[in-house]
Amino acid sequence: MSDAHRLLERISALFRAQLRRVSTEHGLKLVQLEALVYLDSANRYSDTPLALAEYLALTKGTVSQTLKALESSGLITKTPDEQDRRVQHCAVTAEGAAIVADALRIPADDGAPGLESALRSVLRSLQHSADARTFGVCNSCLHHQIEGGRARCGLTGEPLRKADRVKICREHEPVPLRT
Amino acid sequence: MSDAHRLLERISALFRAQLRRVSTEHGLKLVQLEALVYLDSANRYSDTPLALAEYLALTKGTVSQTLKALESSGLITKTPDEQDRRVQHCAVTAEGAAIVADALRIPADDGAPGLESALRSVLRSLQHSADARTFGVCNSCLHHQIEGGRARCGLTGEPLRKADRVKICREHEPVPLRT
DNA sequence: CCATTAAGTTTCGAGTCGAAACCATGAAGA
DNA sequence: TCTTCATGGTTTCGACTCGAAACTTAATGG
Repeated sequence: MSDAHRLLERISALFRAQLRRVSTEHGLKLVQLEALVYLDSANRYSDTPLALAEYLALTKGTVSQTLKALESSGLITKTPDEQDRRVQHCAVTAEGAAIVADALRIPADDGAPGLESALRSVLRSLQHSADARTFGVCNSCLHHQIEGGRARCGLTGEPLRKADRVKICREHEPVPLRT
Repeated sequence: MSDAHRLLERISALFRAQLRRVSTEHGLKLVQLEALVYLDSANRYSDTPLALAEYLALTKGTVSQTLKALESSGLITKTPDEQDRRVQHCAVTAEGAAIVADALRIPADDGAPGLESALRSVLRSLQHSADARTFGVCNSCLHHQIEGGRARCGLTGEPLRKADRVKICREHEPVPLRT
């Protein structure tokens, strides 16, 4: 029964070992690469230092330093929010995106047909089991609403562009599983 | 197509966030906990500093320090190998094992019936796609042989106890997938 | 307004990280 | 056997990460 967690640990470790290799190739720290990958697929509610801190389970102080390093390397840019001047939106630059693409290129999605669906079901279970934030995409969110062909977030009330709906959101609330 | 890697990244991040929480609870660094988890399920060919370095994709120098810290905290013990006096076997103490158990307790393997098999198939694909070491268990290894009811490692020629066969081995070579 | 809360930054000390030098022990050849 | 080389680990060093806590600035709410 703790078998699932052992498996998870092994999968996680394998993947992370690869991430670590890529990060050192590009002269980055592992955390910096992870931050880059996250920001590259975070929607506008979730591209802030605090959201990243929650995602990585780090303190905001630590994240602040990591982002400072990434910014001075020209891999991200920070722009303050229009409504709330306290929050900073972090965007990945073209150079940063190139590194992300390199990190996520899968060496063999050849011999693995069922891999993606297997991964999806793993992720779904995990999101329901984790006590912490789920960080899912809008499409799988309880707050996601469609009215007359237009997508809307029921939490903020704002309309969602197509690009935002497939990105990670920190406010994500998983739809309850039917049993 | 890089979708699989994004999924993997998310799964990995979710799991790691939990590991990080547990590690800080116990006053450990993330890497220290990861090392502990690995050593707890590594067979006698694989419980050495070098094997751990390969598993985590870290340098042996770095790992040496991490292990020193763990040893002085009383979470592992190091004993030199009988045959080759250069290698050190690292064993997790009872206190260390307790932390591992805590880290791996899954908060809800309730609502997830297919989780384990899904994880297993993910791991299998990963092991075949990774260019690096696979770190599988003997049971799934090319070198694993059974002769007259007795298990043997075809690489070292040595007999395998039951306990060793379900542990992680650094010499693991995945059985080729039939297509 | 003033107090409170919230998002980020800064500072500091402990620890991680990789690179490189180093120390053993084992193996292979002359 | 005496070298020489390879291998498993440790040590040292400088750069960076980490969490905790103090701090800055901006929003919120009597």
